[in-house]
Amino acid sequence: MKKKSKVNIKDVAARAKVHPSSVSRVLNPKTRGMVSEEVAARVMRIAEEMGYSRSPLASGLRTGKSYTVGVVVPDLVNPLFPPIVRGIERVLSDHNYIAILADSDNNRLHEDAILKSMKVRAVDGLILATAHRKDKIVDQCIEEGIPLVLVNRTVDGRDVDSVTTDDAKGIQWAAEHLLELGHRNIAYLGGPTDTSTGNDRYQAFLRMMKASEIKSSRALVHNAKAFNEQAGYDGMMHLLEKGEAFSAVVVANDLLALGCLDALQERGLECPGDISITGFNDMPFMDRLQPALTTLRIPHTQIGREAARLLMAQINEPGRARVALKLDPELIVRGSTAAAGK
Amino acid sequence: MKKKSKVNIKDVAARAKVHPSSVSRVLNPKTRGMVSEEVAARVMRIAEEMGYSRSPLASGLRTGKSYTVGVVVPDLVNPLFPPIVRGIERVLSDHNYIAILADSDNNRLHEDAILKSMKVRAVDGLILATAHRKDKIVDQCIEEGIPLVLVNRTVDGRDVDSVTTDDAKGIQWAAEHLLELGHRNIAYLGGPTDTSTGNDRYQAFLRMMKASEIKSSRALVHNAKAFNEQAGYDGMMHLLEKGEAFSAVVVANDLLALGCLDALQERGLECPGDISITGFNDMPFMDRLQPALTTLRIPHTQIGREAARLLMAQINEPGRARVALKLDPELIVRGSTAAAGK
DNA sequence: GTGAAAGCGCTAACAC
DNA sequence: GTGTTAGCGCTTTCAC
Repeated sequence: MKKKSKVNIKDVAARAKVHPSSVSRVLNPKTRGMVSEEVAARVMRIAEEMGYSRSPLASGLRTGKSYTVGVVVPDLVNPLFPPIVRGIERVLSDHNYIAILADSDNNRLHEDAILKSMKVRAVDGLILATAHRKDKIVDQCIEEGIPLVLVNRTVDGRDVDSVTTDDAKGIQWAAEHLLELGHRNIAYLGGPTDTSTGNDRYQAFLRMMKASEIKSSRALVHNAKAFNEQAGYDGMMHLLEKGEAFSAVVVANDLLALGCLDALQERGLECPGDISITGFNDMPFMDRLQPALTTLRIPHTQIGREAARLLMAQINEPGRARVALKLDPELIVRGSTAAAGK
Repeated sequence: MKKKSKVNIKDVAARAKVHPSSVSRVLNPKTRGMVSEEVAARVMRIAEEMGYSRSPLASGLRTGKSYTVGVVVPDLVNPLFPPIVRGIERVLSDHNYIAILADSDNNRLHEDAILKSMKVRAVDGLILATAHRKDKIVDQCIEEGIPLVLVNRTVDGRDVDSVTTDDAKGIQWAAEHLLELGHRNIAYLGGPTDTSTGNDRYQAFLRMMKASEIKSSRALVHNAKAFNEQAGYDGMMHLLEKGEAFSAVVVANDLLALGCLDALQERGLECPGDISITGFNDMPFMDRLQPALTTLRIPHTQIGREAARLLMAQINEPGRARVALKLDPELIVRGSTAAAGK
């Protein structure tokens, strides 16, 4: 127990026989140039020797920065988010930033409270995975000039950094895969259209209906109220009750797809024998289902990494233009899709 | 855009016509008694009206507290941890604390770096899910007096707060379940014994071998090198190669169990027809496998909540005795276990 | 019970 | 290029 982290900038200054402000200048890359090479070298060596490390609290209080980034996810238990968070965290730690994590539980009130708490703690930026297409929280951050990056979902018509999967491509590839297997009567089960993921996937499917040989009618296009298993079950039941024949369903999310499988089983229908199903996300263990799920793998970790990079860039280059990054998913073909039977 | 969070303690003091220090006293529950009721009421009202909220950075700089807790997990992508983190986060936010999350990627070097970063940021306490039975990081925290709570795993012979599953009970219940199904030749596939989870489950199985009608030999007890699918596959192959007959395996972890299932399939053995399998953790979708996995459900969220509560208690009541909380798992019987056949 | 003054550790504006 | 000075927002002695 020799060197408690008690050593501060004054101690270093005293040992190096310079003023604390010189130490400060040396230790900040942006001001190091103001100081003679000789002093810089000495101070760095001594700081190292003494095991000095700057107090982010104190420096933050002075500069208004906290070297802290808020990360808000709607539901950490959804396997979609942990790898994203992990990617974010990796890149942040490379920049000596840390992530404050909050889970909004898909609840706007929680989101408000979280945002307040983040602001009070002077986070230097925010990464939100909770955005809706119209989103007050996002608007508020933009107005107040808080650096912001959206992940997974984005908002409508706002100039904001975002990193998402190319949802349209994903849906297109799923539909094309089914077409290649000979399916023509293809239904669509989507998610909430107040999220960009729900809406973009929905619009993509509608475009496919116009542009391809898909024969099914709008009656077989249905958007569920949530991205979960219950909504998937309900949605599939809804489609089955239309009475219009279909041999495949493009489903906008794996959890929805799981619900679909439950519904099929309950109705005594086989997948893929009677109906082929595609999902979206490639959650863990989807390869171990019976049948294994054909789905779109999204580059979770990369989404997180890119988001953190964009945020760092935004913080360090104030005038920087916003970018909406769309990363390609990958179609993973498994047992839940098969050639159109009859 | 009227009230940016710019309003500080001075502003409130001015409007309330008192000195900033009085405002400080009012706003801190522990010093509120020093102030007249009248002033207290007025200050609180005005602070509320002005939308004042204390800057944790500034107050932290003064008091040495940061209202921040570090949470370190070995792998956020392992479905075990997100619900724990979520439980932690919930309770912390009730106490106006926030969680700084870090993922050590099962890597000691990362852990060191993370610990350093946490200390520099003056976290008021740490919740670690990464502990090994002998753990330098844990020792270090204890020596330096950093409030600490271990989750999921604990350490050997140190007086430290911890919240774990009652691993021994879990293994006992799994074994008893198999015994009731008529199995007598029961193998055990465990995990790394340098973790308390690996060791406690292993010891529990050894006790069961002595105390029950289990007939198999020590040759059928094997500990894998890691808690993952590959290790499970290797471990099962190892057991099968012993040449000693068994009709069931108690497996110490779901991921290991998945690997076991792969090995069985490769060898043309059926589960549960030829060999019954039990897991541990009840990860998401384990009910959807073929066969669905009989396993022990862990009270993840509760583990997280209790850990956060213990940490808050430790921070607020310095002399408090340490407690090692063990929560019961729940045996979930599914298709991977069946009556002993032959 | 309340105000005054000092200072947590650091940085930025200003001198020299 | 370096030292001086002031102060970020808050809490905590210490007076009165």
